[in-house]
Amino acid sequence: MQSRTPAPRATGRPRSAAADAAILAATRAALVELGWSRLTLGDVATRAGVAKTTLYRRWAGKHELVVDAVAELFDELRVPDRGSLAADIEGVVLQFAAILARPEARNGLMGVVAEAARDDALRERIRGSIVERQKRLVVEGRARAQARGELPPEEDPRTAARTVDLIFDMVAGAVVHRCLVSSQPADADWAGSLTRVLLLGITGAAQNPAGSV
Amino acid sequence: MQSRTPAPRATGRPRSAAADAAILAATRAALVELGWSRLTLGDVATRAGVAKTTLYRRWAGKHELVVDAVAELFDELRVPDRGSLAADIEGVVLQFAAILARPEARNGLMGVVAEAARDDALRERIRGSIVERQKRLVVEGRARAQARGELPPEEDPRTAARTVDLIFDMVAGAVVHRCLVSSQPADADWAGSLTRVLLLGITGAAQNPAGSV
DNA sequence: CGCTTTCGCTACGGGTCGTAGCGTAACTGT
DNA sequence: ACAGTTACGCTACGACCCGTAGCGAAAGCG
Repeated sequence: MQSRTPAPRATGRPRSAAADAAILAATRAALVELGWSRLTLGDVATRAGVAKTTLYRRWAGKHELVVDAVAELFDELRVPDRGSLAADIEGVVLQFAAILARPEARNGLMGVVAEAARDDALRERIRGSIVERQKRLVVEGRARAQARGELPPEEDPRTAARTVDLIFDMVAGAVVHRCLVSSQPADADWAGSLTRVLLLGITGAAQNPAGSV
Repeated sequence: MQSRTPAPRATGRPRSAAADAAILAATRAALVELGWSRLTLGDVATRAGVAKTTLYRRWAGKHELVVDAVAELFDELRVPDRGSLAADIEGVVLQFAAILARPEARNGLMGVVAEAARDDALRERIRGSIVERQKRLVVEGRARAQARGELPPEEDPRTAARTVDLIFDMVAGAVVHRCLVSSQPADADWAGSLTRVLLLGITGAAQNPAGSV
């Protein structure tokens, strides 16, 4: 999750953990004020009260820094057990929407995703520190729904994995598209409508498995 | 759709239309090779065989130029009348996925969306030249389904508009998220699964309108 | 107290930005 | 044919940011 943890040796002066936190916070502040393209590492260093060289010793460049800074915003994501699959979906959607309502997330996330289209290592970093953490919510919610009997217990592991991937892309994609492209609020009404369509689609497809879903 | 069409006066030397096409094509080529952040206007001008100053006379900056260059990729989007709502949805999904499979679209689209989070004018430009054109596909497909009797004819115009917005964000969001974040192919199998869930959700919600969907 | 690593600071070459200035090219109206 | 108007190509420029190197000082450890 951190820069790269270069096998911390027992000797020598240790790296300042406070500097890491200050740099990531300064990065988010700069994202709010300047956006992605105008954000500069020299400015981040000044905001954090840190020399520019220190920043380059910990992160390879702008991309990796912003990924780590944005990833911390998703730490608060939890799966709320509200008793029903519908309530759980709606809760996750609203949590995700609340994060995307913050300007530092809006400005930073798309920027790193744009660069990840050409950078395999960056894409893997995003997957590990942001995407996989989100996908686990879908896995957990699905497991709980199966325990409640709202969904059939388990299928072929391969089709189950594809179903999780599909639901994840639908939920996360819809929220991101709503917030960042359509630029309209993902409020409770909208989350309810999304949940209704999604739930009918999932349970209906599960009850009528004429194919793989 | 063009730069800004500054009220073309009848006098003086006219702007070269060939230069516009060359610049936009060069922009797409640069997006493929360099990605979003490494793309430079000087490089685009050289590729297009055009002076850098000419480029600045037509576009205010990198953002607007890339929006216009990417927007042309969506010109080919059509609604295929395949006889059923399911087939129409699947066709649109596959068309959209085909565009997002091109590297110039992958590299450019997220970059401009990231900047649009802070730039109202840019966001409006994207909406007019890209997003609205996509949303019309949803409107058309819905109208055809209503004509076939697959969907109830018409509701309150306000809830109808919200339904269109929701479906649009779900479809476009899922395809974008699948291609650019999960970075997995949106092939026929995946499109079929997405269509199945979506269709069940839409028709089910329409038949059981306990709320607004 | 030596050893090691980090830190802050300064300085640097290289690249991009966006603009200004100038002479030339293209097209229009009389 | 000629003057008027606009677009074009080219060069040059200051400003900014990048990423790195070198230095002395600070902060840990044995």
